[in-house]
Amino acid sequence: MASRRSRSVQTASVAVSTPSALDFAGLDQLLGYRLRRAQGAVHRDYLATLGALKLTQKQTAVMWLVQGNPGVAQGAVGNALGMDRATMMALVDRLEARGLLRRSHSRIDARRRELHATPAGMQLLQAVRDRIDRHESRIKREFNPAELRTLQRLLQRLQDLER
Amino acid sequence: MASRRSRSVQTASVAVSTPSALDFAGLDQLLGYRLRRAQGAVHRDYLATLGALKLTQKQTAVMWLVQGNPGVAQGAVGNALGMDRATMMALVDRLEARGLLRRSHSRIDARRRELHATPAGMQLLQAVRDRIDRHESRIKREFNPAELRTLQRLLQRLQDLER
DNA sequence: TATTGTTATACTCTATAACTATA
DNA sequence: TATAGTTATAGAGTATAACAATA
Repeated sequence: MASRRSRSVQTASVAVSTPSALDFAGLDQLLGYRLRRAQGAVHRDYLATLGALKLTQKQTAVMWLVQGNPGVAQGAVGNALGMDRATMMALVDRLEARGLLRRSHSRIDARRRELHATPAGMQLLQAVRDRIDRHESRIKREFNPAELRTLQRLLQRLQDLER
Repeated sequence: MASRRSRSVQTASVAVSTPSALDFAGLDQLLGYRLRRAQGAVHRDYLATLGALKLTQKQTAVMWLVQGNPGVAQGAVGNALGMDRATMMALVDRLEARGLLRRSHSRIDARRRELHATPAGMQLLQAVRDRIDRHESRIKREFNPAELRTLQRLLQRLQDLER
């Protein structure tokens, strides 16, 4: 069952003196684990780089698409970003409350809400983009061009798992 | 600045009839974005595979390490998994409330809390491991052995960004 | 009937700050 | 002084279920 069991509590003095030497017992072989850890590290670097601008990765993605597609339907953005409708609602509510975007009624389909970035939203997004340039440069610096292309391609394949 | 701008609202009829053709405007070139989307897709497959077992990725990682290192200090686990002490507290509180692990006082260092998996915790973890085997097989199936090694290595490099 | 948005609700992760006790 | 754990608090993402308006 347990394939390995190197140090245990039996050799207490050793275990205590080297608390960092932890047995991962295969956990670090799980792709899901590695992916989560990598995402966590990148996310923390993102937050540190953004600093006081206070726009999360998700919020940035929404603002980015809204600015690139003025009047896009709320559901279309959520769909493009793989987000639930309810999740999208909460997110857009926050952005709207901060005055970064506004909802308007579609004249083509009365069910739809069209999203537009406000001037304040565009201005913030530009500042965010500048910070993200630095953040992306820093993390991409870890790879050569071929490695970067490979990584992007393999990540895309994981994303395509859910159609 | 904006390197692309393929379809816009100018060709309104086209934009409306093809709401799925959304201009990502370079968003999908961000490594942080791709990483988050890949993680989201894998996470949803994880949740679907785990079903009623109700153990999150983080909780699984903690149980995994606790079972592999009986009596390990709470802080050591959080440290190994890149988690804040307060975050770790909340997580262990939930696992303890469900009877999956227990805290005990360390006799070596009275500040420490040693973590042990309960029989119920071990039993649940085993069931979770079986599901994860299927989950991991499904996502790893997307890659050949060389690609998988490459992906793991590149993800590890991102994780190492924060020392 | 299906789609779009909405509200209510709940859970988890994450982090900051301040506190206790121990080293 | 520094460390380990704790508590309080807050924000954000995620999801389910039920509902209204519209297609």
